[in-house]
Amino acid sequence: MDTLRLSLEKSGKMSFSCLVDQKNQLVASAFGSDSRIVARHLVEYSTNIIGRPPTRTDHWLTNEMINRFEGGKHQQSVRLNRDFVSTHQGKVCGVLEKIPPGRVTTYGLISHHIGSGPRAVGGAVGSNPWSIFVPCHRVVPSDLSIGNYSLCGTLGEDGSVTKRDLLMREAVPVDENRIDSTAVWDPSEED
DNA sequence: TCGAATATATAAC
DNA sequence: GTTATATATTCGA
Repeated sequence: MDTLRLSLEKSGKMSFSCLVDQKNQLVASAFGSDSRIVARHLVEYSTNIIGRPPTRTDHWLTNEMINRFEGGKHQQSVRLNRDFVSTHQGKVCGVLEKIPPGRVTTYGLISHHIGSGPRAVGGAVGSNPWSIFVPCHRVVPSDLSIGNYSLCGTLGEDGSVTKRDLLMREAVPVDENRIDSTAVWDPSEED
């Protein structure tokens, strides 16, 4: 595996970063309020999977990431490098990619669909490498509260706020931190 | 509200 | 290699 490339860019209060391979496939992405933490997170990820840190460049994927974060229309199609996720993680992410914008599903519904358990699904969703591009913010607990969202591997209140913002921005009906049940999408009832 | 049950992943022997 | 521990959970009592 060749050395990976890291692109880092700031937009508003957030910093966004993409880890890209030689074929312009997205290996991982991350974002957060502290650009230093964002970059370090992906440098460590690169070191973990291929044994060395990435080189710094600019890349259009980061602009696409910012565009999607802000709720814009998808401008470019993005190819993912799935070589570094487990089969379980791959299955879960495959479901996440099918959740329509403006809808949500739950850890339990996904687990039922793929024959797993809700807790295992939570683990897979939480370690989704492709932040923003694979919409893991559309997965919520079965009580339809907002639930958790990890920013660069750490959970917290700001993560949940970010998750709620992302959902509201794509017109998910949410009222007092509770999602309307009309927005729930069941992967097992997909056409 | 609380505790057991559940499927993976990772750390610890 | 095998066993313990930790999870972005869920459901029933």
